[in-house]
Amino acid sequence: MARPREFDNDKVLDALRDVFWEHGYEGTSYSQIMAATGLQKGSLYSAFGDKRSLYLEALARYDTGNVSSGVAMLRNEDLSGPDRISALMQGLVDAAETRRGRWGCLLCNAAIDQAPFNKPTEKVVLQSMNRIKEAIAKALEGTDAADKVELIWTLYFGGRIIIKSGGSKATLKAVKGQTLSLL
Amino acid sequence: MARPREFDNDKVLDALRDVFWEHGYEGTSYSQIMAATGLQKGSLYSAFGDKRSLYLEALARYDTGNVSSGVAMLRNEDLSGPDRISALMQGLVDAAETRRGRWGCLLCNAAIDQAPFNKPTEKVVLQSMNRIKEAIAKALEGTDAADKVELIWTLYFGGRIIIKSGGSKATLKAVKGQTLSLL
DNA sequence: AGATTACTTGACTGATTGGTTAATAATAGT
DNA sequence: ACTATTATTAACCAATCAGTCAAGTAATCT
Repeated sequence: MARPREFDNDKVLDALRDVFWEHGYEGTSYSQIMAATGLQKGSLYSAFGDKRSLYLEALARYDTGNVSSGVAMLRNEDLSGPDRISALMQGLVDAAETRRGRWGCLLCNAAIDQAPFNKPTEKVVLQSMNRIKEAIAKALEGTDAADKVELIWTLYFGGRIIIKSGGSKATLKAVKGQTLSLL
Repeated sequence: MARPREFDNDKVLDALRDVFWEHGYEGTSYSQIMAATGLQKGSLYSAFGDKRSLYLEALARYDTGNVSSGVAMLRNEDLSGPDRISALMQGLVDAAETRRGRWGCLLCNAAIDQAPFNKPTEKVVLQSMNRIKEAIAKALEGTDAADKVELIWTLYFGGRIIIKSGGSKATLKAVKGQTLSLL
């Protein structure tokens, strides 16, 4: 056979996701990608393809990792519906004061800087966002707020924007509190 | 005296705002800026400064124009508070199906692609967003939803993300309907 | 009209962009 | 040990990036 890969695929994908998450598509150059992954351009090209492919790979990683764990929490029947929504909103409050939290939500970032210009990106972003919507619907099922799925869903993404713009933890706490008052 | 400016300042500022609005900071090159404004680089530099200055100029234009007219509507006492919020949300519904509406909200775009890397941008974005928040507070004053200022405010920006990600008019209508049910 | 001032233009810069490729290295099967 | 196959590396490419500048132009004031 042939020479085996030297790099750890999972670690490279995480690094790829992180670098695009922090800097966006246009804001990320190959020198940054190479530094983040520890790979040379040639390796990146032969393993994944061009920059756009790397980006879609990063979005896929975000979906199967970050989005999926959020979705799993929203679908966790060990918690009450309102508790799950509360946890979702608490995630926003916590994000307001961590470095990584300040990166916002990769889906929102992609929606704004790439979805309008690239159909595959739009498709994958919309799909991931809809997975979140369905999970919220599940959490709200049977509660008084079952007719407020799109509302909670929109609030979640709105909160991400507030964080990215530099909104304070106190502001996010207000959003959380007012959201929970709907349940 | 000296040679007068040949260009119409207002038109150039509008063009500047539009080109950054549509493509973002990193996504806009000088060749695009020159095409949009009809000015050469040298003129842009001598009149406004470097690319960052052009961007801040565009944000300022958005604030004094677009944001201000929205704020004026929200503060228009000829309309009831709920009618003003309804108009705000209807704006989102309408935006979902126009070319310009699909550009989203320049504040959100700036929050995501520039605020984290550039303090002046963060400052001006946060200020504009807070102007909107205060106007929403004014519209809600005296209504049952007077304690839901941050909620409506966050919904507005969340709606902008939904639009940018390619959300349908029907989705935005759902968001609007559920928002109005809070009033 | 002439002098002064400031605007406009387009060629130019060096750095960086995304992307390619040829040479080298490392493995597995025979 | 040899061959086939694939990974890795670094030099290389044309194109484009943001930014500069000297030369030419147009207006106002004296």
